[in-house]
Parts: sequence; C-alpha cells; structure tokens
Amino acid sequence: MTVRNRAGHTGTLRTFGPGYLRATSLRAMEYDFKAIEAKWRAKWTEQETYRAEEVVDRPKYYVLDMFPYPSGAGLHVGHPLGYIASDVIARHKRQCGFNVLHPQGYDSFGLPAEQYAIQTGQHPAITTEQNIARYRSQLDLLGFSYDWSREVRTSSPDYYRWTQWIFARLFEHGYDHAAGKARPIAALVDVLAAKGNKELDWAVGDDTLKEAGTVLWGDDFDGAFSADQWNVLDEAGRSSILMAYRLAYLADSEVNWCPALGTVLANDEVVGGLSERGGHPVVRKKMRQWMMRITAYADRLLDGLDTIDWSDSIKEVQRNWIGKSTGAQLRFAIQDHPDHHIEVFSTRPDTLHGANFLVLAPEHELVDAITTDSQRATVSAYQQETAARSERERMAGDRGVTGCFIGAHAVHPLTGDAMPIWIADYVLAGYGTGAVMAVPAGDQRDWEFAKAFDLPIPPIFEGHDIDSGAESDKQSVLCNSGDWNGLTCNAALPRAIAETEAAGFAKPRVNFRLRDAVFSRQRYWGEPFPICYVDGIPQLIEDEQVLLPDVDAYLPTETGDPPLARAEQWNVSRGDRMEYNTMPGWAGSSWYFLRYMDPHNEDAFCDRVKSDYWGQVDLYVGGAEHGTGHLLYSRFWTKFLFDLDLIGFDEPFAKMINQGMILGRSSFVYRIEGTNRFVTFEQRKDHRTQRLHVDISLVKNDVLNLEGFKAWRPEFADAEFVLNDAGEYRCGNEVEKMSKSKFNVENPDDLVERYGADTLRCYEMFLGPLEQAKPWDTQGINGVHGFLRKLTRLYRDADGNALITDGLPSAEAERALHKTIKKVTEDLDRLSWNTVVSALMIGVNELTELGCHDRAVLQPLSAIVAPYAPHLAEELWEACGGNGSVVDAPWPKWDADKLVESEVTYPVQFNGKVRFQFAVAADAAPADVEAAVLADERTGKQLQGRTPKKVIVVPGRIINIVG
RNA sequence: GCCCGGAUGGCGGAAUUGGUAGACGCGCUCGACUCAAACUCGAGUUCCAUUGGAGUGUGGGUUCGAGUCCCACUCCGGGUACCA
Repeated sequence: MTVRNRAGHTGTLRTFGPGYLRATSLRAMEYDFKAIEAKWRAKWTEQETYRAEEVVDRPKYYVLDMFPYPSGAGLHVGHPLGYIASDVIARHKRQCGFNVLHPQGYDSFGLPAEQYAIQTGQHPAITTEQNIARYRSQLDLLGFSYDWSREVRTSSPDYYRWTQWIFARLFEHGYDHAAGKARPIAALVDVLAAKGNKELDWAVGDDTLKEAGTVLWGDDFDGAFSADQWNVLDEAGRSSILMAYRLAYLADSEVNWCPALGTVLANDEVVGGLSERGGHPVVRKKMRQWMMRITAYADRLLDGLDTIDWSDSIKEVQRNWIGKSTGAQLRFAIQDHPDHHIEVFSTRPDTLHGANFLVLAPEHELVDAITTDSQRATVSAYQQETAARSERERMAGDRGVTGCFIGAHAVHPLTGDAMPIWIADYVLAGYGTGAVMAVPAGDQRDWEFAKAFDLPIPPIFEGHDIDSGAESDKQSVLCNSGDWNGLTCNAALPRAIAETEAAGFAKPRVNFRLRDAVFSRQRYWGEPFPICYVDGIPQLIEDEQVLLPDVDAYLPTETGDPPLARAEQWNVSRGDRMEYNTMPGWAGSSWYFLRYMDPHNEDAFCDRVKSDYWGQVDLYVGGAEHGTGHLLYSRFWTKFLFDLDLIGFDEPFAKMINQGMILGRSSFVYRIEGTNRFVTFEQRKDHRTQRLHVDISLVKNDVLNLEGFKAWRPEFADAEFVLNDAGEYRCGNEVEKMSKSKFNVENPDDLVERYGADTLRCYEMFLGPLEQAKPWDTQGINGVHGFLRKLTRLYRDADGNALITDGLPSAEAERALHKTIKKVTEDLDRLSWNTVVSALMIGVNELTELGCHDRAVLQPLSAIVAPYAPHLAEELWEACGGNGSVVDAPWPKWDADKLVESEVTYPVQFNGKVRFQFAVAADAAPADVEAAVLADERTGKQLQGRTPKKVIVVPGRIINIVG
C-alpha cells in the first residue's frame, strides 16, 4: 500500500503569493519544523541536556571543532559544515553509551577587532563581544549539542591568565636532549655552577649564547665556558646566558616585519612575502623579540606524526615544514686565510669528489673578510642588489641565475685543489650554514649555476652525460671518486660520512628547516606578557595577574613603542617598565582543548584528574589551512606540558578530519565596456564586455530580476538591458570561493527560516564527502526537506493525527529497518557522513512503500535519525512514546537474522556479460546453484550447444559462465 | 619543479574485500490534480541503434570478471619551493 494522504487538501488550501511561502504553509500541518525546532531547543536548554560531567566508570569520547575567530561578517553555509559533522558524531557516540565532551568557544584575540578599534576608537572587547553574540545566535539555530557551560574565550582574563602561566613555565624551562624532555632552568643553573656548559646537551640558541658570551668574556668566546667563569657572573650576566637556553626567550633576530600591520609575524603567517592577513608586504628586520624554541622539539614533532591518525597530506605538510635532513657538515680551509674556514652542510657528502666550487649566501658573515680587493666593488654591488630584490623576486617567481665571484679560493679537503668561492642568492643565509659545496654533476641548481658562469662540471657518475643536467639518482655508480669508485651513491654515503669524519674535516649532522617561532606582536589585542624589566633584565610577574590595560589609542607611541606603552599607570607598576608586546594569535589556541576539560578551575589550567579522564581529543574537525601554524604549535605545547607531567599524553589530537571548502556559485552580468548597456549571457561575446558580479539572491535559474538589480545598484537604474529571445536577461555563472565580495554567499539563517535546521544539517552532510571541496547548490535542499517530510508522514497524517500502531511488523518492514540500521551504523563508524543520509532516504522510501506504521520499526528509526535531525527525531521519538530524550536513546543494533532473505537473485553472466537474472534458494550450496543454472533453459539458449569451460559461482554475488 | 589529492550521466555524488557501474538527491521529460500555474503525487531519465552494442580521463596489461589491481601518459584541484 502506498501512503497517499494529500488528496483533498490541495483544493482547500489554495492561496496566492510567492511560491515557496505557499509551499511552506501547505506543509506546515504535517511537518511544522518551526514549531518543532523551537519546542525542542527550549527543552534542551531548560533540561541542560548537553551538559557534560566527568563520569569515571563510563568511557569518554572527546569530539572537538576548531574554535572560530568571531569575525563581524557572521556565518555562511560553509562555516557550519564541520560543526554539523562533529555534532553528528558527538550525538552518535552519546547514543552508543559514551560520555561525550563536545564543547565550543572563541579564538577571540586577533587583528580584525583591533583594526576596527584603530578606525573607530571602539574597544576591541566590545566589538568582540558583539561578534560573539552574533555567532552564538547563529550557532544556536542549528541545534548543536555543545555544552556551552564549558565555553572558553581566549581574550577572557580567566582564560589568558593560564596562557600567561604556560608562557611562564616555558620561560622557566629549557630542553635537555640527553633527558629527551624539558627541564627547569634551575636544574641547568646547578649544572653550570658545577661544570660549566661543556658537557651540556641542552637545546641552545648559538647566536644568543655567542653574543652574550662575547660581551662577558671577549671576542674569542667559542661557545663553551667553565664553572668558574659562570660562578663569577652577576645577575645580568647569568640572565643573558640563560636566555640562550630558555624555551621562551628574548633574542635579537631577523624577523618578518609588516609595516602595514605594525607588527612582526611568524613564518607561517607570511605567505609568499605577504602577510597572511591582509596581504601586506613583509620585510626582514633585526629586532629584539620573544621567541619559542620549538626547534628543540623538532624530532619529537616529526616522530609523533606516526602515532596520530591525520590525513597524509597534512602530515606531509608538517614533515616538510620541519624539514629534517641528515648528512654531514664539512669544513673547507680558505687559501691565504688560515684563521678562517667555511662550514658547509651537505646531504650528499658521497659526491664530494665532484665539488669544485663553494657558494655562500650573499649575507654570509665571512664574505667581507675574504673578498679580495679587486672583487670588493662588484661583490658589494651584488649584495645590495640581492638585498633590495629578494622579496619582490620571490613573489614574481622569476629565477634567473645570478651570482658573483669573490676572488677567494677554498681548498678541496681530499684533493687539495683550489675551489673558487662565489656568492649567489640561491643559497639562503637562514638554512644550514648559509654555504654550500657546489657539485654541478649532482645537483641541478649547482649545474645551472656552473653552466651560467661557465664553470667546469667534473663528471663523477658512470655513464652520465654531463651536458644533460645533474644526476640525482642515488642508484648511480660513482667514478672519479677515489676509493668510492664503483660504489652506488647509496652505498658510498655512509662511508663518505664515516671517512670524512675520521679524516677530521667533517662531522655527521642533522639539519632542520624548522625555525624558532617569533612569539611577540606589537599589537594591543592579545595576551599581555607576565613580564617586567628590572635593569633591563626580564622578570616574571607571578604573584598577580597582568591584565590588558586600557589605552587612549590602539596605535604605537610616538617613539615607536607598541600600544601597551601608552598605558601610563600600568607600565610603571613593576620594575622599570612592563613588557609592551603582546602574544600572537596562536598562543591561546595552542592549549584551549585542555581548558574545556576544566573550564572554571581557578587553581590550575586544568586539573590532572580531569585531563586524565578526558584525555586526547578523539576526533578533531577543522580546516586544513592550519597545517604549519596552530596544529604544530598546539602539538609543541602539548609535548611541553607532558614533559612537565601536567598532562598524561603528548599528542593533542588523536584523529583529525579536515573538511573541504564549500564553494559558491557566482552570477554575472555583462556590461559593454564604457557604456551603460548590459547584454544577456548569450550575446556577451558579440561585444567587448566587462563581467560584474551580481547578488545571487537576484538571480533565479540564471535569470536576472531586473527590478531587483536596479534597486540593488542604483547607479545602473537607468541602464539598458539587452534581453535574449525569451525576453529574459540571462546571467553567466562560475563556481568560486564563497565570499561576501563575490555576492555568492548563502546564509544559514535564511535556509533555517525556510526549511528548518534539521533540513540544513542533513543537506550539508548530503552534499558529498566531508573532506572534498564542493559547490553549494540551494536547489538541491528541496530533496532533503522532502525526505524529512516523508519521514514525518510515517508517524502522523497531514492533519497531525498519529498513525503509529502496535501490530507486529512485517518481515519486509523489519528487513528495511535493520538494513538501514546496519548501513547507518557502519557508515558513521567510517565517517562517511554523506552516504548515511542516502541510506536513511532509502529506508524511509521502503517503509513508505510498505505502508509501515509500526511502533517497533518507527521508534528505532527515530533514534538513528537523531544525530542528523535532532529536533524532528525528538518529536518522533516522543510520538512513539519513547522514554526521555532521543539524545540518550540507545543506538539500535541490527539483527543479522532479520536481514536474511529466503531467495537470492543472481545475475548470470556469459563471458562477463549479464544475460539474465536467476532466483535460487539463499541456502543452496554453490554446486547446487551451478547445477540449477546450467539446467535452466536460458542457459542453453545462451550457450547454443557450446560446453561451458568454466562456471564461477560467487555465493550471494554473481554467476559467470565461460564458454 | 616537488609533494598530496582527484577525474564516474546534464549536475552533486554512490559502488567499503576485484563480482549486475550510475545507489540517493537535484535537474529534465511525460502523466495525474488544476480554468491555469505553483505545490503535491506517479512514471521515465548513461549514451547510441527497432532484438543489440558501447561505456567510469587516455593507451596498454593481469583476471572467468577491473571504476577498483599493475605499467605508461593526459588533464584538474590543493599544498609548497632556490632547504644544499
């Protein structure tokens, strides 16, 4: 029986007005989503349904979204995608009996609110508060199961107090490689007092140490000092030395300075020479800044990747960013300069025999000392040229080979041959030693350099044509390489490392691309450092919290100090002055997932008992764009807190899913250049036209609402529109990023208003695999809305009367239910959000066709719909007389017996082509199936007298007859 | 350049271990209802040809059987870059 209960209503409810409004009013009786969603939202709030408590004897599950920066623009349909996905999992796990932690909060320090403050004078806290309120109201519409009592805001003093506290611990710790973990600076002081630093294996900033040591002990300080030397130092001296060992430290370093933003930026905040936010130019500048010694954790950050379930691509991004390479550091003597030598890092010391010149970075410290007088003018011209050019060139991607011979020669350590020394901008000062040994036969960049400057290319590989380019294959066999002749590079490499070390001019070395991270910003709206200066020495302030002070303007002072220097009362509260910098955006986000576990704790950032209970985030959902920023820093801080035994795990996010971007479909109108005439899409190529974005709310099925367009853009009110044959103005379209500036934004509030939150949730999940980028198409939402309506009609008729009966369900209805439970359960377990919606649709279609209204079927059905359509599921669960909230309805189990069919219909293939369907008892043995199918007359017809060579019966699947 | 993805109807996508390719939804077509339209409901919808054939980016291979595995290539998306 097919349920058809709409007849009789179409005539009586006829009204006039916009299409969708009528449709909505007509539907209202059977599926009044507005009333349903309002009702259950209120109940959830009243009953604190989503409050999470630590329950020791229940297994926990921690599902987390990357918390948002609350921007003024609000949410578009792309933003909630990941939130919906995580909410589905949170609800499913809860129904499966897990004690679920599913919190949300705000990354509420940041530049936009401060830029707005600079323009308007409004305190960033007010802007932030307003934006959060708007976010919250939008999020509340979507029915998320967040425990809002655990909300965190990074800009709240109750929160950043602990960010400051963790900073203080980083300041008070260094990294002991021998122990493989962070240890207190106090422990280091004991060692220095007893033995000096000669046997020390702590992570150290060589430049900082050398600078400090040179000031204290003179120019010949080589990095090592004795206990006696240490013990006579005053506080300032010790402080300057210890700075080289702290995990949070002050250093003069080359930083990325962005003049437009008035602040320094970390490496991951600079993309292609421009600031990530705003796209402003960034220059290198030497400044005294707070830094984070993340490099101390490089190996552990690398190794930890093998223990976490993240996508390969994002792990790869982190591996590349860390950039570990192993090889050797080789020392080259310089002719006529016995007091100098050049250190070179190479991953390929096996190709040493092919090295015939050295190349230094133009900024290399030895360049000035060893350049010959005759080359001096040329060299300094080249240095200036590269310094001026570097940023722009990098952006342009134009990579001509440039360089300059400096007149000096190094000595080849094996052959004694003279090697000319060049400088070139393809060698970077910041990587390795800032110098390379050029092996033109083995490295393409060296090869191109040699070709460009007509330098010889000594062949070192058997059978390799030197004119065809460099040979990088490590299977190649070496020649002209002394003892290593005849070996493959793979075989020669370990020998080269060992033998050059034994010969005394090289040592094995591991090199990282990862740099320490700049940790201070010359901005107002960030965490103030708990630091003041006494006689220029930074001191922690720990007896009271350092709060962000009010200032009269959010701009640097006239002397160029950061905005905090304007806070006159504040800046003399301790010592000579306070630290005027603030922390970067990633400070608060590096540990927020811990605070959710114990958000109101006033004595600790998070109680150890609570973090032991909730543990790692089991599922982390967010964008992939944080690969080198947030995701690396939070791993670093987690490892640090683990080292201090403050938490019991050293990776924050056990599993992560990165949702893809939702793209918008933009619409365009075509204006004939320089006129006020618009031509329809079909005629755009007959003229020289300019394409203009048009707001998609003014376009339906690519046809423009002309009146609406004129009202939207008054400057075109008098424009002429050339229409197509159908008398319509047709717009062009393109799929691109969803953005306000492209006028292609779909707003979740509007869709909730028209279709309800449950429909929007289901539809966003239905679009396709979560991780994939996909275009938004609002038209498709009707289908999903229809599904929820159809679901409702199983439970009640068009007038709202209950249809549920207590009879015994048919075997077909039970099979449909259990098939759906199985598919939905399995798909949720493998995080296949989109196919779950399809499975539910199929189930509802089948039950509708069967005319099933049995409570025994419909009640479990409402339970499995709950993660996707929680409001409606509550309503239907209640209609079935279910106990309590569907949120806690036990997840139904499928019964394999109910899935069994008595008969199986096999597709029968002949030589791989399906010819007919063949029904046979499900429990028939393969041999019997074979006999039966061969006896069938249709088989005889297909074979036409031939004898089958082979018959393959795959039980339950297929029969293939070959012959 | 390198790294990671991906390519399936008009569109979004499904096919989980090699077993009926195109589930589910959109769109479209036809029909019912309607004075009419919308809504709703029903039927159809990979392509080509009248029993049949072709078909998952291209070319080859393995197999009784390939979207799925192997080899070579093309194109698209994302990330990243003189990293020695």
